[in-house]
Amino acid sequence: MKVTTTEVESVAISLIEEAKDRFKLVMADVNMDDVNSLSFLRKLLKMNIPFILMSNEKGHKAAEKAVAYGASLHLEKPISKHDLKYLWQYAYGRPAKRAKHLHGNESRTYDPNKNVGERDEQKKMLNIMPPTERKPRLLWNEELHQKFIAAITALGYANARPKSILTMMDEPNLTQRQVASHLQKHKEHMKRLMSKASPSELASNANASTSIYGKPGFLYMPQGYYSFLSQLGGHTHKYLNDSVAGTCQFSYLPQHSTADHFSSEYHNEETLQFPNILESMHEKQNIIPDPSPSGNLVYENHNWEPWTEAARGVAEAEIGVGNAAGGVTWNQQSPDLAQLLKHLEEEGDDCGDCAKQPHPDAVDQFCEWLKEAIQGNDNNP
DNA sequence: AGTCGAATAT
DNA sequence: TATATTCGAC
Repeated sequence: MKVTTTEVESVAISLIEEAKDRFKLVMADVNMDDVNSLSFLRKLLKMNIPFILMSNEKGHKAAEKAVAYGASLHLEKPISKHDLKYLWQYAYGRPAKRAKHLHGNESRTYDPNKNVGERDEQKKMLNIMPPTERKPRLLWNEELHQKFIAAITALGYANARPKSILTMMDEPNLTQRQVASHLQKHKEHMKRLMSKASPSELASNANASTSIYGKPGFLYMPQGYYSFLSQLGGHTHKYLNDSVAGTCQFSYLPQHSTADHFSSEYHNEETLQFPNILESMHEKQNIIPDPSPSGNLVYENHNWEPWTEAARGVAEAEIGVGNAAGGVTWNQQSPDLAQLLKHLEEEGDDCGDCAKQPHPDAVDQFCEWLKEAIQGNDNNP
């Protein structure tokens, strides 16, 4: 079957007029409200060429409109391969009036999987609408995305590949292609995020953000890095926490990098001893200021990112204490933490706008508690 | 298998 | 308009 295409309706008409036998069927993507299109359709009718209309309009109303104009069939865009599979049938005298749109409740049934061997058999089916449930495009909802993030986090950004990601995600309905696409977009997204944050923002760092990452305490980092890590969502801590007690797998980026954060060039992973991570980070990348003189792991002063539900979740669930065996026991909440969280609950709730901050005392208190927790940790045989 | 970018969809 | 997903092509 040969296909001829043209963008221009008048060209289509003259092509058909030139060689009438050549064309069995016209497929037209037209605006059904367009007067010019209508005259085009009328000409097709006059020439007795069956035509199929394609449009963005959805539902039976569009289909009925198309049929009213004499179309054999109305296809809603996007048009799937499946839609096209049986379209040839319309090139053979299918009664135009019977057409309905593909999503309609056609009473007749048709099994596209059945092997319709004979041409005759097929011709009998000319009146039958192939059911065309087009797969809805994949929606990367939060859950799915988190799974994706979890996978690439576990694999390591630099060497996360679609195939392994897919395997790790264990989502039978996902295709490798979709994962690949998502990975690509995610990289681009990261790039966007970071180029927004740096270099000036990171350098001046007028609004330092904070977040809770690492194990078993807090990491404070400038805004751009927070943006980056926040992409990891609630799962960051999970994977960070998977490391051995007393160490922390941490990925960091050069200060002014606007490069692809997934490239190995910019992605460095190190296992750092806690609680020296701040120091190490400071030495290596100068992205984190000195710990405050008090020794608290506080990024002094500055505007605080609201304490989000996620951050609170981390604090509540994931602060842990290493044990002697090198394992980690989590979910050991101290009363102080509970108290602090309560405080935060009251003070920092409803952070709809970013102006809200946790009470400085609360932060200090929390850090104090953390310090104790860490030291206790170290002393624990 | 991965990646890119155009086309398409939201 | 901007971003997201799909898809053909390399």
